[in-house]
Amino acid sequence: MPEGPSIVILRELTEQFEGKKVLNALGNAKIDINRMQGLKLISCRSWGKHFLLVFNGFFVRVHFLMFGTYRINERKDAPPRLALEFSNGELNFYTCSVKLIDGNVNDVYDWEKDVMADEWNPKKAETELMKTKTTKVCDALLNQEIFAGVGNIIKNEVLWRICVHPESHVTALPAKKLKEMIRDARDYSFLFYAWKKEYVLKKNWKIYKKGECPRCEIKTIRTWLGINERLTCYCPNCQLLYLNPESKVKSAVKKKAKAVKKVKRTTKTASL
DNA sequence: ATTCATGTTGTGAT
DNA sequence: TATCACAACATGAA
Repeated sequence: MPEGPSIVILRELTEQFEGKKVLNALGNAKIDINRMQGLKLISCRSWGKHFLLVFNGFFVRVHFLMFGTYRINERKDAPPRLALEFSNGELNFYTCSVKLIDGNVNDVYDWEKDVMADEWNPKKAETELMKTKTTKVCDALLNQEIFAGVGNIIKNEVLWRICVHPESHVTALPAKKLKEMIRDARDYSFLFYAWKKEYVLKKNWKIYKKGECPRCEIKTIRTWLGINERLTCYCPNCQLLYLNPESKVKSAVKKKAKAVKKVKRTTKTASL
């Protein structure tokens, strides 16, 4: 459920309730659920992985974390965290994080940071990325303050698509490659979105949880990298490691270890 | 049956 | 004060 594109799909599915009055609101969320009772739902929006129910003067933020789910016009056999009834149907959320936030969504969210938004601003992302020092690309892509909506699958797929090793330093990437990463974070998110809607997302994974690199036809690396040690899958052959000068010594050591393995380098074939 | 993963926040230790 | 590590949340696919 959780990555940005999935939330955009949810937003589309909830358009039917925009402008409708909340006839009943219930659930085990630790917010004042009664506040929504009888109010008109102004709009349903999304920002990154956040799903937003906008009311006059406040909004409710739903975050699905790892296991959150929803049902529209049907119910699960589990207590809803939040359930909203309208004249034309109902919206049910389960095992998610729910927050009620006073104020206007536009004062809280910077739409330019949402990779799926019309307002997405790649220049802003670039500026933020340039400010980093030793940040690895695997962490940068998951940073919601820069790439709101990008999740672990998108991270892995983007890095494979642009042939960048997940432990590369952001600031060691050639300018062109950095721009490519920023562009692909958005481009791939839209592919994810389209595939998800067609129920063919998994089928289209190229590296995430794949045993072999589709380009090099060699065994992939499956490991846990980055600040939060997230599952990271990559090809040790075609995904190049870019390191900051300070780390060049380290890099040489790694290279030597790798040379022993003597991986046959093949030419790039796929052009996605 | 057991393990682990599309994620983030809060808490308490350092 | 800031940073860090880890617990907590809790479902369902493999």
